[in-house]
Amino acid sequence: MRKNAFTLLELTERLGNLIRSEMRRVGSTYRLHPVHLQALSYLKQANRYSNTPQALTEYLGLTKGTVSQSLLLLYRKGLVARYVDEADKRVVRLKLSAVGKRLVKEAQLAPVWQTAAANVSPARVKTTVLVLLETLRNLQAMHNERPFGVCNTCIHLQRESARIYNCGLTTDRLAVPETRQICRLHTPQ
Amino acid sequence: MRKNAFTLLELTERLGNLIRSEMRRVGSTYRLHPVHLQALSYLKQANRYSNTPQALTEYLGLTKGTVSQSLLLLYRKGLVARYVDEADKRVVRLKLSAVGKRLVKEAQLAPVWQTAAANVSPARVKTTVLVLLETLRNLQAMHNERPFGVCNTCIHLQRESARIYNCGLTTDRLAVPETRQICRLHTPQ
DNA sequence: GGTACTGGTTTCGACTCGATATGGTATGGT
DNA sequence: ACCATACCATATCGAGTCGAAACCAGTACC
Repeated sequence: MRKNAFTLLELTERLGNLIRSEMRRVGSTYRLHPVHLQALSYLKQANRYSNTPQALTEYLGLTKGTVSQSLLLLYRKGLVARYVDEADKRVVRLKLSAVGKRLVKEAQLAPVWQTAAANVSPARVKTTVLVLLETLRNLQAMHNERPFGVCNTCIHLQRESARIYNCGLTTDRLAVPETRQICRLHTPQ
Repeated sequence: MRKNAFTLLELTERLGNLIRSEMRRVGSTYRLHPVHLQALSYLKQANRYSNTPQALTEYLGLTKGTVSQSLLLLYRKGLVARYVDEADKRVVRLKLSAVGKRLVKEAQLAPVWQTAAANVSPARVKTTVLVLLETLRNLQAMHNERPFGVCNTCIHLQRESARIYNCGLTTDRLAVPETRQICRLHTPQ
């Protein structure tokens, strides 16, 4: 099935371009580029270990200099707040401002996709999700990249009690909402 | 299944970014950006109705000015040839040079994907391809974009005899290899 | 207390990208 | 034949991406 793997690549590339175009269209309203929307959307989901320029850089697959530039722009537009970490004064913590949060909500592409995939059976969508996920994980592993998943599906998450979770890696206590956020230390089960 | 449609979007976006990073990496050897590689790869597959700046513009979802710039760069690097159409002197025909063809072959990402998707069963890959294709077609239809498929799967293709095909839209005769190329006039069956 | 390391920023040059303007080239109507 | 209109492509401009490399804190190790 060499052929189909190739088709898969082409399709994903094509869909990726389409998403990009769409982002460009949506973002132009706010004078933002695709990468800015992606950064905002990431920051909305990032947990406390992952809300730094460094993590964002890894997530986007760009260089830190580039990301620093984009963050500066977002900061100047008042979409993100930045403050230095108390424990380690080298690291910068990023946080969406109220305006930033609102923008992320407004600029969502999801609705378009829902109608586009509306006529596909749930089972087939699920298969697709699983196949893409596996491919993604393999590709990331091949490049020594971090998987960037939610704590929910992480090997390090330990359930203390009904509403209390621990991260086995950092030994920090996690609140329930935090277990649904994206972590750069994520290790799939 | 609202949730899964959203996951599908996220995954595709993520894979798209990865492809982009990979293209950037591969392209940096030749001092080319992702968009250049995409243009070259498109031109390699484009049929006689689709080898123009206009068609490439639609394919990439950018503006004609932008594409004109990129084409200029590719021309200066000797990767594509350009000549005015005889019939309509407004249109420019594009063609990969020998160097361009070689570069496209060298700069392929396909091998990486084949290994990444190697452990997925063919049936599941096929389902994935079909689901993504349907989603892509829907999205394109929603934006009034052209589907850009190969003649093989086009409603206008007519089989004259064993080795002779016709395009019902342009009434041109098509050679067999041409029926495997990408056409901007493509209409899915 | 030096030395290596690390997270971020700055600077530079090449390039993307959209917006706008411009110049040829068809086409359709009168 | 002529003109208006539409169309294909290019040129120019400004904001911004992007990687590379230099740079600057703060931290860690010995």
